[in-house]
Amino acid sequence: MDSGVKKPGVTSSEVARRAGVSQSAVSRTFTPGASISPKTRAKVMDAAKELGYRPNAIARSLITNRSRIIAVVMAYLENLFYPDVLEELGRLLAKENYRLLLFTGQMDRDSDPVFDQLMQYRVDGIILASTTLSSHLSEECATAGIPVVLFNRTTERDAVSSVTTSNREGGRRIAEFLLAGGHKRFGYISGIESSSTNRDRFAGYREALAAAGHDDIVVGVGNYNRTEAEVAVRQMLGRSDRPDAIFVANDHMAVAVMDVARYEFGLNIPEDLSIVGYDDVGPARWTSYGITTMSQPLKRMVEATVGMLMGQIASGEIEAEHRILNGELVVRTSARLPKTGIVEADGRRIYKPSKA
Amino acid sequence: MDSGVKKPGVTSSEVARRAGVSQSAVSRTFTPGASISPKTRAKVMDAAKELGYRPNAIARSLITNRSRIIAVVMAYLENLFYPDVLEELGRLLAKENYRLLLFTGQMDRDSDPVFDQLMQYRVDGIILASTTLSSHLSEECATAGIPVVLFNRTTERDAVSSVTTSNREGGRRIAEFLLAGGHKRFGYISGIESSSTNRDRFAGYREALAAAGHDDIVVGVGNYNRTEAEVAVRQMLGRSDRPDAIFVANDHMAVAVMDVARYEFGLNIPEDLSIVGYDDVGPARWTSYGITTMSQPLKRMVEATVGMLMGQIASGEIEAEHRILNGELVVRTSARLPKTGIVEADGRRIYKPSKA
DNA sequence: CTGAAAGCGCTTACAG
DNA sequence: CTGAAAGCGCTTACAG
Repeated sequence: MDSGVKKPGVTSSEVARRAGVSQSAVSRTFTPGASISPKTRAKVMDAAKELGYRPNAIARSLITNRSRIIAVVMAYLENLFYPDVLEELGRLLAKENYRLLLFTGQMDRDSDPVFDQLMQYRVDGIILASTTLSSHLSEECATAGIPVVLFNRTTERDAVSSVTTSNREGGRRIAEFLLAGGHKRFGYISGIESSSTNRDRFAGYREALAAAGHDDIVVGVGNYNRTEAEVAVRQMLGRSDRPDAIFVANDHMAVAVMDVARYEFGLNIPEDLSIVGYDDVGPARWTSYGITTMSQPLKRMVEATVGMLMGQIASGEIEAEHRILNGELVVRTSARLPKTGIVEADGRRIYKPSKA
Repeated sequence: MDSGVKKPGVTSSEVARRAGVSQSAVSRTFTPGASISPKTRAKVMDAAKELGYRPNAIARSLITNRSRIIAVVMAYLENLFYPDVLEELGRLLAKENYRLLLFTGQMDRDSDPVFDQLMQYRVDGIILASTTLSSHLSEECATAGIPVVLFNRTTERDAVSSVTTSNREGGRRIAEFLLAGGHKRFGYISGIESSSTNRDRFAGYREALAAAGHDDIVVGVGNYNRTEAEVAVRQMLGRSDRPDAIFVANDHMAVAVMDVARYEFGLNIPEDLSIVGYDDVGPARWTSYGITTMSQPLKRMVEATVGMLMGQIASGEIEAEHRILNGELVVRTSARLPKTGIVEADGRRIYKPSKA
């Protein structure tokens, strides 16, 4: 079945023969920093060009014990936040001369097949950018001596490095914003309830509302999924005491929520109902939605992720590190505004109440 | 700098020693179809489990001359069509026991760095799913004996395999639909003008309109880019003789076009202006947009792509093959309807005029 | 079915 | 600076 006729590919020995030098010399020519005279180097380069030689990265990996491959595990790409992350990761990893091996799709249970692949390919590092992956997996990798960084999530035990934004602070900020906007009754459409992002965002939201005397948040479960968010908000808006402000755990769901509110319930946003999201993803900026949302500084998050990974690979130290960045509450048109606290920054409107 | 302390990893020799068999026996245990007795196999498996052994895929690749890695080159992921494709590709490739090496970001000029990487990693196949990549590149790969499949595009010279939908037919269908809907003046927001998809979609559109006596299509260049599409449509709608129907070369731009028409020009869609897109991407289904659009059968396209690649890898034959699938004109709310020809299928409304 | 051995295409001490 | 040689962890004829 596997009778492929892939061309063998030119080897360093063939180049050596052609150039009249040793195979070692060819290798050194293509090893940055190796000691090689300009003259030999030139001879090798000529021969290599003639033959169309390119070093075999597979063979190199075998001997250096470094694949220069980073595995990125991303359960789903439907939420545009993740493709954006992926693109930026690709860019930065390429700059560091690393390749990106992508694992996508739902990994059931402890997803051993994926883990197996990671291990078999001897990837130099792993980025876990999805909320549905078992934290078991990440610790296993760390045990195997492979640097792992969690992107946009943490595990309970803090044993694995992570890059997140201050989700709790974000939830709190959103609550304060809605309170300042004079809202009376508060709803929450959750993400996946066990995820750290969801837990923290909700915790902050609830705390700040409780501090203002609001203990009766109406909660619906959206699981970071459009369809489930639609079902949840349908139920929420069908109540006689429906909220006049809903914090939706991410923009991806907020878009669906807005469509249901407008087109199924005939509500005006933000007059009848205020919506606040999270992420500041592409569609949040589209005029039809104009979602007021907590931004996540994607570029800086990716930068931190790649930086941490590179650091751990270089040093061999796999000590868990947790980087927490700050977002901004970007104010658009999906929520009623407070009287004060809106400032202009970088061409965006930000909610930044001056602390007394 | 690179003083990594990545753990060496268990080797087959270590497992062999532990199991009291030869290293060959260990290898055979992990090679499906190799001749090995159940007893030896069991001994090896036990030892492997104890030591946490996993075959080194890098070493295996070196000797088999197959990496089981497929490179996917995708210039940008902003258009949700591509993340969807990526996810499906990941799924199918995993099923075939292949890994996905992702190359993203703009490749300038002839993007030799990327090409270099592809060659260095000895990927078994390449999927080119982006319109901005040089066709030069793809032919170079084919020359090197690596199967290449173009996804959603073709090259002029047909030298490289491709999977597309019948874009010309699609453009024609859209024109017929708009004509049947009684539109009088036609616009077109193009994609990247040199791309095969754009050329074909526009050609079909223009042909069918011309056949009905409309030779004066108003054209704006959108380059498959939201911002450019916005600029283009702004100019188009500012004309005194603005169109009452616009075919936008993909949904990604159509969304932006609709927002401009509605919120900058105060137009009602579809009463004042009909919009038709292409792809049937997620946002086209969102209630705020409800874009009438030519669908591209993503799953079948990906299936065909992976199938062709697998076939070429297995046979070693790299003969260019061109698979052209058919889409449907999915009718939603962004365009005025013809009196006849709308049928229900799979829960969607389709435009399917009965040929006389 | 099994083991000893060659070899995949490189990198990297080692000796000169 | 250079070359001969060992070795990375496997697969796969080959002989038994």
